Amino acid sequence: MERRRRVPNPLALAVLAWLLWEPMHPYELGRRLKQTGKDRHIRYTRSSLYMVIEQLARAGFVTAQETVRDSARPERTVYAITEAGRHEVHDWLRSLLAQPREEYPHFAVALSLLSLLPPDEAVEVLRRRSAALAGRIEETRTTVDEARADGVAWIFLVEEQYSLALLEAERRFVIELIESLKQPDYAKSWQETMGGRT
Amino acid sequence: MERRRRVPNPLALAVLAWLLWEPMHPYELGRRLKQTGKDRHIRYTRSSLYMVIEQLARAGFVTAQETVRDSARPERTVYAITEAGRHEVHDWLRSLLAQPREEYPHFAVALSLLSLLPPDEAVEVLRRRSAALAGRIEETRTTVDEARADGVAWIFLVEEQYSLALLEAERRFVIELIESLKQPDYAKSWQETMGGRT
DNA sequence: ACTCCTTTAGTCAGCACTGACTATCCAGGA
DNA sequence: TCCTGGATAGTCAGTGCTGACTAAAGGAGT
Repeated sequence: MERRRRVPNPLALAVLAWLLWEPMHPYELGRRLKQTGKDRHIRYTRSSLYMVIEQLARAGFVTAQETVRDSARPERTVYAITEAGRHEVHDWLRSLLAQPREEYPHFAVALSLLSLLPPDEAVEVLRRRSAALAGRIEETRTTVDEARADGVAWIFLVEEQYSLALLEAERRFVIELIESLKQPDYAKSWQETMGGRT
Repeated sequence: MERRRRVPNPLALAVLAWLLWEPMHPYELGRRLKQTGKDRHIRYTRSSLYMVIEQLARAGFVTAQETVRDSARPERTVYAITEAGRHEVHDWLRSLLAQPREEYPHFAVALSLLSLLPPDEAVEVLRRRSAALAGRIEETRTTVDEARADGVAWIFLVEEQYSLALLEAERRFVIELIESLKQPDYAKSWQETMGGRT
């Protein structure tokens, strides 16, 4: 049904989207990703950027346009999106939006092993998480507010709003979980089953 | 602060946790991961399992105990956790629980490019997502209910409860987003800014 | 004129990960 | 007795990704 992407790295999607706008050289692409803060939702390093662009070129989604050597500096190759690339952006975007992909958050793995920790230790670390989450929520909220104050339209902040929603849901979950762990029956049953371990 | 893990793959944590219980050979580990359904929150394939165990051995977190050739069958190497491995499980688990790690959900990337799609198309694909999310929520809920009915304690279902919380939060977000996209002013401003594209 | 730091720009070796493949045993049907 | 399919168990080539490195230019301070 969903055929594999030739270049599955999400960074590739961002690159293609920028090239939709105008041809650019890799470094410029990286700069824009950073400047617009879109790199917060993508695993981005300069080396993977170059790798991904190479893969996109191999797949025929972009083509090297010209190699400029503008007054010294290492030569920079300008890339342009192709027709196939345009199609790929739209198709990929639609499919990403329509179908929830299996995600593997680190926290879920940790939760599945929560029973290894003594109840009071579990409560302690989860309290720290809750505080950290509060910090992130605060942070995200202020970046959104500042952008809005600068006149940025809501549609360009929708991904921040999304992570905000997730962070808040997680925080509620953690707080509830802490309460459950504090119940004396949990401590008792943990003693009984895990009492003699390591 | 947080030093890099020698074997950062979360699958390694699950492996170590099972070996905490008793020594095992790789295939057995895989079987248990599948049987207990813990593989739903970890990217698991048999080949990566073998790779990860090799890495764990190199890092000194597990040791090959014996190579059994139990009446034919390819020989199976039984691995046991070491003292360093025990320490690693606890340390890693605590840090995963206490500090929210930067996650990069695919959906966030897609959302950051939502403005590329015409409003009605965006609404259409998001409706499909919402339906798919409802399906997943239903699914997760029934697996939890069935497990509870089988007498599984809540602490062993906490990770399912977590993904449930996230799925529900995402669903609420998507429904709200659809409403925003349906506002006529959005369609109008989209026309103005993106009218003449591709 | 010299040194030092930052920015710009890109490369690369080494390891991690995955899909595809190999090979054996056993149960059951024809 | 032979054949087939599924379960068991593991290997490997090819590609992807990351951290660490290179290198030149520009500017600031002395």
